[in-house]
Amino acid sequence: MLPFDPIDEAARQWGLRWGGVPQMHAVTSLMRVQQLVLSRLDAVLKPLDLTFARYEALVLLSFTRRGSLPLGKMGERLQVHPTSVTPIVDRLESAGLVRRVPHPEDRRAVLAEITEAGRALVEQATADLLDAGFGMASLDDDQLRGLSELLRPVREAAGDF
Amino acid sequence: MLPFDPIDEAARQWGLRWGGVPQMHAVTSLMRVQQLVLSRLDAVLKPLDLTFARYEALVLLSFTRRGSLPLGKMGERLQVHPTSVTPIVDRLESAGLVRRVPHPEDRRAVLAEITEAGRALVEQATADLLDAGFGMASLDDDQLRGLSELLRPVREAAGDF
DNA sequence: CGAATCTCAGCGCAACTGAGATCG
DNA sequence: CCGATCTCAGTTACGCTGAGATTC
Repeated sequence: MLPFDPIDEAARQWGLRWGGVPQMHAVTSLMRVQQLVLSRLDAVLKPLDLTFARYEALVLLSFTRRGSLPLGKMGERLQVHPTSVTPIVDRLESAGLVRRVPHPEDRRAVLAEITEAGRALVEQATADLLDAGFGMASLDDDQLRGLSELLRPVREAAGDF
Repeated sequence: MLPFDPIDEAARQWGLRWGGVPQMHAVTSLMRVQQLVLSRLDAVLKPLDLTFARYEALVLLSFTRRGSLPLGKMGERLQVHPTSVTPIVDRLESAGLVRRVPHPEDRRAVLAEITEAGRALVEQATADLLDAGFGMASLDDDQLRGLSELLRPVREAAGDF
């Protein structure tokens, strides 16, 4: 543990030479907190043999009416590259949490369908994540909502919606 | 581009089954924005054959009095795993941006020292990043400061300082 | 002797390109 | 024939564990 806030110290030195101190401080904080939160979430999910990425895929399937989606749609909704969906579904399938079924109308497409074991595990994982405050227990609900609202224009500017 | 905000939509469905909607929304937003900003920064730095991680290492060295640090200290300050520093310095060294020199007092340690080419490139890279608003041009300075302050307690709780 | 410092080998995970097979 | 869908092979990159060599 460092005897000072490393980002404050970096921002101080930054300001002696360059502009954009608020940008630099915010970006550095964003990177660091994402790293901290993700490693916390992965640690919570590790006993269940899940990563956060695989957990997100399970949640997505559990939210659909039929419990299934074509792999391409999963990539869109999870905002990951289409070729990255295949290994994610591979891992979930080998753990018995999803199964691949042929698309009833489009014979090119493959559906990933969540199994009963998958539904049970997503409940357990969610309970564990909520217990851990999603790694953000140091903020109250108002602060979390404020954070979401501050981040929204950045997503919007990138064309997310 | 999706016809709705995918995080708002996920949060809506989440709330029908589970609690912790502000946590879920904030964490998902955090992950997405970090991904967007990092890929934007890497795109700006790509013409200079830098990644953001290597850029950060150069900045760190340029801020020291002698322009050099032991690799272990670099890992501490950059908050990366000690074994990850070696390949970062390798890449910078092969590009002529830093050189390895023996520590004058501690023969176990190796110093990474920024070269003149490294100092010139860090100025160019910083100018390019500032031109790009550090990927956060959609927020004004007050909002950026607000973001940094909201993220600070999360870093603090993780024991960063 | 234990502890610190760096390097390396190896593993896992993730993203991407390019290609191919299948099908609408 | 074109385009969409999925899979696979190969590349690149990064982060970690574990081990070893050197030195304090």
